[in-house]
Amino acid sequence: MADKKESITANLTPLPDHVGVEGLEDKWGKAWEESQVYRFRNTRDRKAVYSIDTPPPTASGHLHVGHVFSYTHTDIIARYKRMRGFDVLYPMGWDDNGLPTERRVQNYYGVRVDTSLKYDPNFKPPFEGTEGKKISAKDQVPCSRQNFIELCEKLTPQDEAQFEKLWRALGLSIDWNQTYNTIGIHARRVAQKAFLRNLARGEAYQKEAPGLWDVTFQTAVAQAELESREYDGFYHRVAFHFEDGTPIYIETTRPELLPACCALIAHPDDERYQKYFGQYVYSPLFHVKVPILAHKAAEMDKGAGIAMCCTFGDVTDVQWWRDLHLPTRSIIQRNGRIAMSEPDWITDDEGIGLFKQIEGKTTYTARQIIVEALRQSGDLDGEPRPTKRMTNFYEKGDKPLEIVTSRQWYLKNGGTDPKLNAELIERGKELDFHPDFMRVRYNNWVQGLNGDWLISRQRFFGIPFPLWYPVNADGTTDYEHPITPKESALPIDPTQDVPAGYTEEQRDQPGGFTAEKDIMDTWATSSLTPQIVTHWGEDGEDGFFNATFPMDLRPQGQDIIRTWLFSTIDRAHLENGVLPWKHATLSGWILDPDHKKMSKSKGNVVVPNEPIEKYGADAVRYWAACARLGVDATYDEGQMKIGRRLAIKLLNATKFALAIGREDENHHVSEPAQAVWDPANVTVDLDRSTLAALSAVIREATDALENYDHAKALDLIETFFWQFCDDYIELVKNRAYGTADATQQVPSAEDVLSARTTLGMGLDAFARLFAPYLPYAAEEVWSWMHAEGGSVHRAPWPDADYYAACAGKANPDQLTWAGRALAALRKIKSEAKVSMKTPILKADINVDREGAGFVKSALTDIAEAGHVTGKITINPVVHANNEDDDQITGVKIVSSELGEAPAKKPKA
RNA sequence: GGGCAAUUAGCUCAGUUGGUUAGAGCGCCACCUUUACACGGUGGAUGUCAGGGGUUCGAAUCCCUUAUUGCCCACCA
Repeated sequence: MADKKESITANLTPLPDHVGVEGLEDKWGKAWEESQVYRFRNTRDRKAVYSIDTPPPTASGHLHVGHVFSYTHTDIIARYKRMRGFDVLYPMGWDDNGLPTERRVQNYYGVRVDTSLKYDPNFKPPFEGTEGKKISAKDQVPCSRQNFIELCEKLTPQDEAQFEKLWRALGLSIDWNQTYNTIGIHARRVAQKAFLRNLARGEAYQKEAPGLWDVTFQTAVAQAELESREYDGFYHRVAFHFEDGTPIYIETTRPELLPACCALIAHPDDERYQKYFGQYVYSPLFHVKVPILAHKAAEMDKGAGIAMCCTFGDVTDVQWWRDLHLPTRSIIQRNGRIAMSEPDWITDDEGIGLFKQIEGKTTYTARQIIVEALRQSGDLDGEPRPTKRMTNFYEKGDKPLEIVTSRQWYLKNGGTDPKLNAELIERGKELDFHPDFMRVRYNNWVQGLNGDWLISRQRFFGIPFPLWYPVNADGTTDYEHPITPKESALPIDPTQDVPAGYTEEQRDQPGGFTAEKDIMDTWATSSLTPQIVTHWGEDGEDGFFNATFPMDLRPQGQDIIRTWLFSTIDRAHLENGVLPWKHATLSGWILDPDHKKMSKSKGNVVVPNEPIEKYGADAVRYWAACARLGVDATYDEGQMKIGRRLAIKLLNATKFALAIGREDENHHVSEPAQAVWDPANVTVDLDRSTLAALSAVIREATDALENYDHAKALDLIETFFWQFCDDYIELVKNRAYGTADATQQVPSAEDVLSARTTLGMGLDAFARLFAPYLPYAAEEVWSWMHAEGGSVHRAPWPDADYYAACAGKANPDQLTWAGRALAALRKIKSEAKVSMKTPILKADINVDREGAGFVKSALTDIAEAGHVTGKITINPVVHANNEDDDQITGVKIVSSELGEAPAKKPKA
């Protein structure tokens, strides 16, 4: 290209005598806050915006080095996109909606929600900061939901401040003007509005049905919140009896459900039981008559092959109950205990007597009583045999889930509607997963859904359903005709607010109304984070919304693909008819040095502030940046040390490049100056070769970043940076100084300028290339070149074409070959165990044919850097290295002669 | 039971569409205070690419299989 390339002008500041990474976080953290360098400019142009759906951390959660890991990955992308000229929307949210916050606020203030209470503006909680003390449920003072939310809003900012402090120390380029809380007024409005629209379109519906229930938290839970865990149990071989007393044996792990039995079930093909289908047997102890029925869900090889169906012991029981129209015989209450009055289907005196013994007992106690009774009656065949079984738990709970019948709200998610399911699978195909194999988890989940999304929770703290129900004249509630508020009235709390056309006096009165007391699942709000951060439906904010939605990026953990990722796609599909973002990046786990996943329960969590203080934020970021997306990373302080060294190297190398030619005799650089690096001055082949190599690195690194492969880009940049420092700088050092210690050939002014220009251009480029990874060190060196101000984080990302044009036809391999030749000269001295300053009087070198020309062309620089005072003979050969050589470098010293080592300088 | 990933030097990891004798850093060994950097630098040693089989002129790479590890999903009799 013949075009004249623009010069890079640098306004140089005086340089420090010694550089270091200490203090950079404070210095630049303050500067960035003041200059608002990361502020979203609100460019009303979708093509110019890059928007990120940042994961809102659980505000009451604990800081974990895993946070540092995944948030750094996102920050690298945010910084890169900003340098590419995008207006980056990088918000931060706090998830303070849901059970973790509810529990924390309860314990901290000693309160609990009672939805029947009215808001009390003068409410004072009994405690303030009971951290560490244990407040029993009895001591908790009841308060209204609104009062509870206010306490939450008072407490969570303290937790959020901890996160914010960490994010700022880590150097996340978040726009702190773009923040939200999932319990905040804005999130409540969005969540309620979206729900009302789902309701209006028939996507939200209520249903009374048996469902999974957590007895500790006393709430229904959704499929996505289940966790299968191994649970100890016992097989009990129990005899039922035909009319004539003949026993038939079943095996059960839950004998306490014997009174809830409504049938025995075997597989229709099971020859052992076919003859009994349609016959009746009597349950032991309770003597309830139940049929023997066939159903294909019964497994012949499990237990006795014939199962006792109870309402409800597990989800198979629900299936049998529904398919075979069995009677409902529930005995488990919502608190997990046996019902308080004997059921009407038990008529036998003995059965009633036994039931009275288990009334109100826990399932564990009831089981012991029943087993002992079976043993007494002789209906227990042998002793219970221990077994391990997989049982469903609520992910936050520690007791197995029971199944109870209740009225719940559902949101369609493709679990019951094959058409919607197929549409959501299609949405998954539209999304770019990074890494791509994570897509499988999405598909597996969507295809494996067995019901719609249960979004109601019988908890107190969260976003209420914006619903009331009419109360009939007879005092019953008419759930079929919910009363909804106008969108403009949102957010509302139905336990406090009154529906249009009613008065507060009519609350819970015949002919009046009653509030829906349930709250929405926390994911029902989190699934709307794209709508929340892009100001969906906000008055006068369409410009903001249209310029930021659908978003560009959803970063998140791989563990919440089935919850957060999927539910967000579901909501955006239903509400907006689009995919909520183009890309999803999934970070891996942090493993401790023993390769165990770090988790609070294992007690192996590293608090992230410590490594940041010890090694510096850039160093910790470097460790995180080395790990690719989706790959688990080992917590490795060694890697942080390398990052720290890299940051220091960047400072020192830049200082060197900027100081050259401006030092006084004491190597101080105290005067500001202007440097104009005009590519036209880069005339020496080796220098142009270096720019060609730089161009290639920029091109590949840019490609990698475009593909969300930050680790590969860093590797490319870092590797070339070390080559630049170890080889290029060493090769041209003397030329740049304008001196010639060894060869006595004083370089021309043009050659000096060529070296200085290349050094300047190179370090300018490295400041930009490292900016997403080492924002502090990069900003520090940038500031030395930009006395006028400005941030590297708003500087343009280097353009490979520019450097390619500056390099002209230079071959990037020349730098490599010159480096190899220099290494060969160094090796002579290293093997002779002498100082690198020892002169080489002469050397005879074999070089692979392909490299010989490059070496010859750079010979002066090579000789100077290697302190070769005499002649270097270059022999082009086919293979410079023998086959038995350990190192294949294409360069081999045939012979050499070392001079006298220079006298050691006396210590200053 | 189904699926996804991983297995490369003592450690942490790269290794592009198959292509000379498999790479980096750390650690280790030896040496060097050299006017950017001792918070340095130079050089060196280190591998049956988990095992087995196959395709190919050629395999760490593609196919089959086994083993180990981690994770996800699955109806708890």
